[in-house]
Amino acid sequence: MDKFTVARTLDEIGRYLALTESNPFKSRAFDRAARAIEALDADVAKLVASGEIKNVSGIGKATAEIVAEIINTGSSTYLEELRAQFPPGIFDLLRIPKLGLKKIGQLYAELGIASIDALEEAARNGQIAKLKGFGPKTAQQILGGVEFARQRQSKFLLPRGIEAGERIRMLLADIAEIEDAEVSGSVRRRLEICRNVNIVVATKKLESVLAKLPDILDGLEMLDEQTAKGTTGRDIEVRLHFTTPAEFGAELLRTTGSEEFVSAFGKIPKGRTEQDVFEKRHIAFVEPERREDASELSRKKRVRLVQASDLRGTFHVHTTFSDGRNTMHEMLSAAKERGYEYVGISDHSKSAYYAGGLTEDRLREQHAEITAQEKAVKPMRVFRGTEADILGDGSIDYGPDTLRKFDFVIASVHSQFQMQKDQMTERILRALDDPSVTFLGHMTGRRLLTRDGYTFDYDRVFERAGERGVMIEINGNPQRLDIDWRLVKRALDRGVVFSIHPDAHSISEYNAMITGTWAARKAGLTKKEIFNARGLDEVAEFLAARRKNRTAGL
DNA sequence: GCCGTTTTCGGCCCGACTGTTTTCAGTCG
Repeated sequence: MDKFTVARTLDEIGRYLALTESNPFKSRAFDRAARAIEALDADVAKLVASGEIKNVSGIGKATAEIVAEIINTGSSTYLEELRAQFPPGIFDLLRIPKLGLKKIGQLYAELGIASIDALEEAARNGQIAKLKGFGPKTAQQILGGVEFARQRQSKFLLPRGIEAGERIRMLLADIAEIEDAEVSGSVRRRLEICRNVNIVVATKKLESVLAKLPDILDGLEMLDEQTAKGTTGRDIEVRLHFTTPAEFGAELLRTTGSEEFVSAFGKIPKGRTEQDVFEKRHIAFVEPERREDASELSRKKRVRLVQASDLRGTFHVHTTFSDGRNTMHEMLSAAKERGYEYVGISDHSKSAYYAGGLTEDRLREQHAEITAQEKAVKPMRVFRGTEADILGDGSIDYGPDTLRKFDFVIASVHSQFQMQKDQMTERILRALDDPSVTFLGHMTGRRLLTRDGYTFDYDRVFERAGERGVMIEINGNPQRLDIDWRLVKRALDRGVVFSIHPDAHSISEYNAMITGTWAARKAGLTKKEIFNARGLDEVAEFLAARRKNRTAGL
């Protein structure tokens, strides 16, 4: 039983209490207890056994008993009781924007609504507009939200596509009559949002393969003689393209797309591998990520795009000092295990109250903790940083004296997203003028399938970032993948350097370095344009020089 | 529900925004 299982149970209790309880602090107490459990460096079961669990701040009498029960039995009777009061799936309603737990609780209590379909019905027939605290505008908003959630349902983020594609491919590979199978389509192109998973299947015995497919995909149907469609997991559409081994490469190229690329490629000759097909046409191989349009087809030589293994270290890592779920010790150890030469810790700054941003006092504690831990991870170097809020007026959170203490500063917008374009542009430009700023964090602010980024003049920002030597982050969080790879060329032309960061809030989120690298490849970046593809000495020297300049007030 | 003490109740991470209100509640970050 690991601490995260315990924390998840407490979180779920907290979520149910937010539906039922009029006192919001009771629900929040469970959230806080969950965070307290996550922040433990010690083994939860041992703390329970010794009774020390009650000494953990945020864990009281009631939560200590629940934690003990989870450790001893694997579940919580309190949670089971709460679950029994509501239909399963009631939390699906959270997918509707502007619907939170309070309103969902009210909708269920007064109208028995526990599904998106029921919600839509009640919004249409006027029941919702009549509820206290709701009204015609809210009802209208909900209908828009239902539409939004449904549209989104048929799309999914890249990691789900990769996972589903690889799983199906392995199952297909177990079928004796299948000679080869490979994922193609937008997943292979590493597009951040996908609509379906395409897989090319090479076989000489289509009939017997088709007979075995119902074990692998649900709702199977043939779109034509060479194409089957079905679903997997939570309604991910999968398309299988059947071909012969002799034409496998050609079919892989054709179904990888994009349409624009394939059309510009022209006649596709037969070929067992894609490489064969490119060679027959005397075209230099174009990486799948770079096939969104025809622009790469004219190159004389294959470009070696940046790879995850080129990255020597990373920045933008959170810990339990702010809103991370793993401790400093755990995050540093995990970075070292990944073979990094350096890691830059950057918890939130003091204005980010909602994310547990660090006051100056907490910052001192954090630096002391780094000092205590960094010896253990040698020779990996630990850089002291912050993800500082760009405040509404463009100033950087923390005063100059505090900012001087950091090896690096990631400046990010976390508030007032709906600012007018001109004002937002000035805000970000002013932040770039601050000599303490090293990186511009998640530049567009987009959350894929959730919200668009904020509005500002990208080119003016690129121009200024280039002038000031501020690097732009490629945030690898699959929900962000920000800066959008489509914008990278424009920044590159103005001399901007990029850095691939995980924005990790837990050990497992270091995996965002891989998604981030895909985004960098999609943008056509090579390792010479990536800051954290440089070795420790070079990076340390760069940061030290920048720090010296800013101390001198240059 | 948890915490702290100027202990056994009153506060609980803050601010912008929106729609519902006529003074506030819920959501979002």
